[in-house]
Amino acid sequence: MFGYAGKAMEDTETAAVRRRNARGQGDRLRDEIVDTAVRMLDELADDEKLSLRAVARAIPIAATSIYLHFPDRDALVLAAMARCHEELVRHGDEAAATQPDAAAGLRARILAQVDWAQRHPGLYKVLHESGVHRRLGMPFKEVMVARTVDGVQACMDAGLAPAGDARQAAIDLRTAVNGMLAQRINEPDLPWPPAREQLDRFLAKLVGISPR
Amino acid sequence: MFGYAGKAMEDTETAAVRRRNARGQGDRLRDEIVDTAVRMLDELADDEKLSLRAVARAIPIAATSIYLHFPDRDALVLAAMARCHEELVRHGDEAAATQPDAAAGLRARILAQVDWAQRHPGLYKVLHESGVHRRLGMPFKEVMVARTVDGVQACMDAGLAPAGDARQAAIDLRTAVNGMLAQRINEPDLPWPPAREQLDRFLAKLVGISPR
DNA sequence: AGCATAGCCGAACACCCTTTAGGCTACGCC
DNA sequence: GGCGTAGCCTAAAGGGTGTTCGGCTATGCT
Repeated sequence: MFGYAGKAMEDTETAAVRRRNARGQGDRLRDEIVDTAVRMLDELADDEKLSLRAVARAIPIAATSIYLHFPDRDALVLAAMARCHEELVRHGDEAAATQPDAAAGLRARILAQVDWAQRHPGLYKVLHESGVHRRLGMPFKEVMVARTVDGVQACMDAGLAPAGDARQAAIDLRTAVNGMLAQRINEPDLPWPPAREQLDRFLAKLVGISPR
Repeated sequence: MFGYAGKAMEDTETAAVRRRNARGQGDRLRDEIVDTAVRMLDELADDEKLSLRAVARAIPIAATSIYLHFPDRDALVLAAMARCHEELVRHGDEAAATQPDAAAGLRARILAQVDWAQRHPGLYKVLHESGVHRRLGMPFKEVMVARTVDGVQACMDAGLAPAGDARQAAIDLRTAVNGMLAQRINEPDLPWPPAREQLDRFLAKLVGISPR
């Protein structure tokens, strides 16, 4: 009756006026949906709390329009997490690339990850602790492990860490780092030691890399 | 109309016939509610998924009867977690008490915790990662930290670990152990190293306790 | 036997959600 | 200018939930 772009505007969310995308540009809405889902998941810190209606309200579109791009809610969450993880890995790669040697590179990569997690605690939780994670798995996460193993191996090859089982050392390191992040995110009010110092202890004691 | 203990029996849950508790025994229902909540939380692995109606169905009682003992849902979840934590600490104390020295005691305490967590992954998640945890906090959890610090300090005092900052070593250890448990629980299908061996590495490298 | 009261219940209010089915509209090629 | 179809919508089915309110019933003291 009233055309198209009038819509609701009865939201607390920042809701720009929406116009239908041009022909052939239908996938732009898909991106917008994923973007919004990522933002909301970071705030909600729980995939089960993300409702399609809320995502739709924030854009704003009709909730059912999401089904034009995703078969169900889980698929949207998974797409959002894939995008996040991609960004997370990229950040790590960039940080590692600027460093002079393998040890500094490994440290920088992990610091980048720590930094990202502390700036996006909600996304970190969804990425590691969510129900979707348990139900469907997130295969794309293996990349992160591989990068760490490679980093540790490179340190050993360069004589910056004592030779040994690189995979085991890498997993122990990741375990400790994950614990570190999880604790800080889940119990933010407790007096945790400075992140950098704790990380350096882990690098030194678990992998054998001396600081500096 | 039909008296009292007839009720539903239309549940999949094991639902014994319920009789109203005698006068003065009204608190027995409270225990039963907490018990049921604990069981369900272990399966659900998420406090937000615990519904009062579901708890009530499983007992079975009317959902509203829960409000006779708890002001709201959060209070029930918190009571359930307090009970769990108490049991967890007690297990650790018992395990530690049977050991000959401080180092074996510390190891046994943590192993008991690891064991409990692996047998009750859902409860572990609620205890460490839940929304209630973030909203209300769980002050009773400090006991666990104190026990670990004491254990590490005892090792140092007995010359079983190199003297140093016991609190820092204890926190690093707990961080790594938490990471260990979280990873195994959240990604059970990945090929994690044997728990005991990984724990012994953490004890050796982070605290300085040599195995055996 | 009477009856106050501890112990519990049913219905209802006011929300929230996912997903299905079918339909309108404006874009852009012809 | 016409019109097929991409792009998005409304309506509704069918389910959840926490919490409040008023009320029933068996108990056990008197």
